[in-house]
Amino acid sequence: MTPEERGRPVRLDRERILDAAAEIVGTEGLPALTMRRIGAELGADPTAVYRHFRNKRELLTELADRLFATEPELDPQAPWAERMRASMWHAMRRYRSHLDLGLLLAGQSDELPSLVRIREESLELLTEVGLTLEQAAMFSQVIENHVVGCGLFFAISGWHSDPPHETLEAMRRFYALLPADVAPLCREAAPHLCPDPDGVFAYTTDLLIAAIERTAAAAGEEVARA
Amino acid sequence: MTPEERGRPVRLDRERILDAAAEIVGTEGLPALTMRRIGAELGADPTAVYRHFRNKRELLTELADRLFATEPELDPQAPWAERMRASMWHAMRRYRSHLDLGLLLAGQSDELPSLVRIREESLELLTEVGLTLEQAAMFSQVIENHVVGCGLFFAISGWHSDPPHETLEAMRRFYALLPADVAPLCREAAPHLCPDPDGVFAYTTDLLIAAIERTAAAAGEEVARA
DNA sequence: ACAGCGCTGTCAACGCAGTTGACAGCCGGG
DNA sequence: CCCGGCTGTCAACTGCGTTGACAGCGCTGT
Repeated sequence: MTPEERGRPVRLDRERILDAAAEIVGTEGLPALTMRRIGAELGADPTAVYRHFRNKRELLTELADRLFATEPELDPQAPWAERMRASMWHAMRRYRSHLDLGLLLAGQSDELPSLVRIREESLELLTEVGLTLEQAAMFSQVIENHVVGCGLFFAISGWHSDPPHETLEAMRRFYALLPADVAPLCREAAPHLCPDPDGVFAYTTDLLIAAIERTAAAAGEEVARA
Repeated sequence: MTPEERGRPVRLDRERILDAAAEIVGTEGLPALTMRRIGAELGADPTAVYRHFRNKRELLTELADRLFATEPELDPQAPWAERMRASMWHAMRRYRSHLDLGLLLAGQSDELPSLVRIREESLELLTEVGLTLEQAAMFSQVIENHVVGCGLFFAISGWHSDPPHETLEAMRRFYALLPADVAPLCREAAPHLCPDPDGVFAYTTDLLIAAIERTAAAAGEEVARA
């Protein structure tokens, strides 16, 4: 209602705007993030934002970069597989929280600093275990697909929070009620369908880690033989 | 310009509307699919659509169901691994073409007939090779995550068509130009980064198939021992 | 110290989106 | 034959991103 706090027009900068945007996305989700809503959050005119960002896309890009810039804490003492696993889990959780944002920005494929940082760390881990740069680049992509695919399942359904046990249960009930002549296996397997997403992620993650270690060992043997 | 073809107001039904919508999405992409655009395509008033669909979401849901309802042709003579591979490739291509749609609708998690059909076929293949229903349910999810994750990489960038060789090359050039003190590995591995998406998919696909066969064999041994 | 200019917030408005309610014409059933 | 409902049309509402004109604050150069 009041465009000013204490008789003075509000003073904005990119930082304050991004703070407000992050607050809105965090509490109300991405669809609620409109220019007008940001203006309201700041107690300023919506169009004031355009003095600091060219357009909404630029704002979203910068916001995404900020939200993706969290680093996993890896214990450098831990064995390699442990660190790899922790890194992948961290990446998955990051996507899980903000995949809608990630999708929007990746859509225009701006190369964000935070994404570069993620790729760099991925390559560090993969080369450390003995992969060539070419192999590391390949597995880095395999991992990213894996992480995105799993993170998607959360973001897709709007579950920003952790385990939507009730939703999964509702889906299982749906499968259980399918007519037997249409989807007999779905009906029969209903109690096991929509398995715990974390469990699925854990399984595939370990599968990939094992494949990486196997590849690294094979490369190592070749080197030793020569 | 003329709302009628031969002096008569146009006559619509769900089928004709969905045809028009599919045509628009196919040629101009999902963002171009507006109610007004559909009306124009049909030579009718945009609001006429609301006589046949409650709102745009209902239309999108039905459209997605139609676009996802393509079946892979599997040679029943072929060995199991071959059929599994073909099925996964088909699924990936399906997502690749229409992932934007898939995301939008899965967002509201309507259970579409075509998605049920896909799950049913997945379970058929997985139980055929010897998995229990529980294992099959689990791997079915693993496969879906894998397929979505890879399909995403295409849809994300708006490449509905096949191989965006030039785009990948541009990204590699970007990585090559990074300052060495920020991302030395990205810089060094640049020529190998952004590997061919089909190659990445093929690798992970074979990895999963091998894991499934191993699991099935282990289960078979247990049965044989008992 | 003061004139001037640019940065930045405000206001009104545009175009386009989805959607609604009132109206009108066509159709089929009693 | 008439009436009621289905369905296309029209005008309009709300909300979105965005633009251009305007106004005030504050910094700079002389």
